[in-house]
Amino acid sequence: MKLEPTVFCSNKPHHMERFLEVCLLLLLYDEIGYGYGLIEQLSYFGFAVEDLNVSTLYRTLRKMETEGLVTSQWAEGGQGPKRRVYEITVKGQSELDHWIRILKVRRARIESLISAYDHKLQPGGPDVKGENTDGDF
Amino acid sequence: MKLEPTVFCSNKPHHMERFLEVCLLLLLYDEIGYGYGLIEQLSYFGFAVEDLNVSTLYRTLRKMETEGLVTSQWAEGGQGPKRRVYEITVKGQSELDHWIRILKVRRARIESLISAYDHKLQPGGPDVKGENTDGDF
DNA sequence: TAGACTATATGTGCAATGCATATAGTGATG
DNA sequence: CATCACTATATGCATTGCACATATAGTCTA
Repeated sequence: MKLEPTVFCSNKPHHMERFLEVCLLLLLYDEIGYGYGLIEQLSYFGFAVEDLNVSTLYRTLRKMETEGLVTSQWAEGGQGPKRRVYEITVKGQSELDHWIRILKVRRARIESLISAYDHKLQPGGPDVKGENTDGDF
Repeated sequence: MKLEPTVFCSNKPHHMERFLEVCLLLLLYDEIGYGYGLIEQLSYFGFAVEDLNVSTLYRTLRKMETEGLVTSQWAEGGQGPKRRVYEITVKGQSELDHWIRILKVRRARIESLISAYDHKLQPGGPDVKGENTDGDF
């Protein structure tokens, strides 16, 4: 029942260290929220709902609380089970700022890579050979 | 002799799943190379030399070989110890193409996030609060 | 002969994540 | 009431990508 290991990058993991965490911080920066409800909002960042792993979401939120980035309390009222509602802290806001800077570096690196790929290592790269001008893609 | 490394991020891990691997595939797509020499070339993608972890590099290359993405052989001649020279395979090229596609999705997500941060959740997002218009950076 | 340098390799451990599963309250329906 | 579907939160297990530390060894120079 396993996927063929030759199927590189089937569809699943593709981690991106703490990216989910940063998304959550940003959402909570705007307004308080609870786990299940945040899932929908994550689509703003290009997440398909089926991409998201509920376990990871909750575990991430709990971890963020232990780190002091958010606080939580049980919300009464409404229908359905009680919700644990999260609120960002000052420390969480700093962390958000910090990670945005990191993500900008990350973006630059990805840009460099994609650019190099699309030009097959042309500008500023090592001695350009002119070979490999075949353009797949 | 290298391009200016644009890196200013703090110091630590900040993984990016398999990003190094994709960089290596792209470098080897251009021309064959060996471990130690690839380190310098990685600065083209925004890696500072001191960012790079030599262990990770070699382990990654070996892993890529067991996966059939590259082949290697010992190169004689020249001075210094022998070098294990790597060459990309057809499978490696497919893998590269595939990961580029993933990185483009990744780029889009990072763009969404940074954009939302800079605008504090304005376009298409939930109710905009208008607060926090301070622009660090 | 002794470093300094180049080059490759591995043991250990951690953190981020996916997958599977558990627990439990609410509302609707028969 | 009993049952079921749905919402909501939580946790055990395994995988994996990476860092850190360390090991091995050839070459060159003093």
